[in-house]
Amino acid sequence: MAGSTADRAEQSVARLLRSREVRLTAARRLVVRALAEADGPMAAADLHRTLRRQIPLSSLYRTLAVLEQSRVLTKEHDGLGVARYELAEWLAGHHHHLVCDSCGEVRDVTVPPQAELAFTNLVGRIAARAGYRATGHRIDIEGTCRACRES
Amino acid sequence: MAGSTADRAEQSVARLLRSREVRLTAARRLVVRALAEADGPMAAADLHRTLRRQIPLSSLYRTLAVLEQSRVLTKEHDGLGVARYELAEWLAGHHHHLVCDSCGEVRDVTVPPQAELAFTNLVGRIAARAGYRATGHRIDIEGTCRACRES
DNA sequence: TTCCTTGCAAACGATTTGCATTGGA
DNA sequence: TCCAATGCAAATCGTTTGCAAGGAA
Repeated sequence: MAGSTADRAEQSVARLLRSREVRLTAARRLVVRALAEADGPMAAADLHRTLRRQIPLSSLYRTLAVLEQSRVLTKEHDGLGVARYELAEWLAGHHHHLVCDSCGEVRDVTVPPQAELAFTNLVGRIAARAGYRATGHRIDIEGTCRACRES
Repeated sequence: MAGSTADRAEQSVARLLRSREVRLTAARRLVVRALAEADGPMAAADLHRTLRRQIPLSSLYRTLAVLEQSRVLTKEHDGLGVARYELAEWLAGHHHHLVCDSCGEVRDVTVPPQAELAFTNLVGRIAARAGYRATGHRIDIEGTCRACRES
């Protein structure tokens, strides 16, 4: 049973980093595993807490920067402008985000291939009309999560 | 000829603020007009420059906060985490963003009603599957703008 | 040795806030 | 008059960086 999500992500990352001659240090491994187990993007502070302060914040930021440059993860910003990190698409799969407009929680959501195809087509056409060539898209679905609706 | 985009936005905002008993000061008017004439969201620093430093940054931020709370404008964050402001949907119309992955420029794009409807339906269905009730969506189209493609 | 990585503390930059002053209804 | 709005300077906070120490190849 060496097949957890985190294990698989770690192995893929190990291969990539080796090919790029970037070391897979303990801190980098921990971050990759934590993100692989998360169900949405995490802020540096979240990771710091999750990893029980083993890694000082400054080192954590450097770790995140290295992993981002190595295309292991991507960075975005939440509603308050705080950076959040998640595994890159090639590791986590293409997905979008559900953002609760009450509590701000961000959760990953995978879209059925058929719907994804529809999105891609629409987006490509809209970009073309504006003189762009679309290379990707990001969709945030704003709504109220069940927990907030019930409270 | 009292019908420029900025004029119309200013009048709508004037009405809203009056009804909320929020004053439409000179600074607030200038910010609304500048955003009405922009073709994408602007950072505080952009506005500061555009308005020729008439408004000190701290006052500008306070102005932006008031206008945001009054639902005149909305705030988001660019790729570097810097806040950018734009007129709220009820003023600017529902639209999405083209983000140039080379120069980072953000441009508004309006989507034909038929495509917008398709988006809304897809998004609603995806949210429902995840136990959310969708109240809106935000779509960023990543691509390369013509200028960057030609250089 | 020779790089790369680490940890601490200090620096940074965008944004916010305290406070005294100004200005509009 | 009186409260909201302003401007300046100082504070905040997430994030980055300089530098000296530690580690792996």
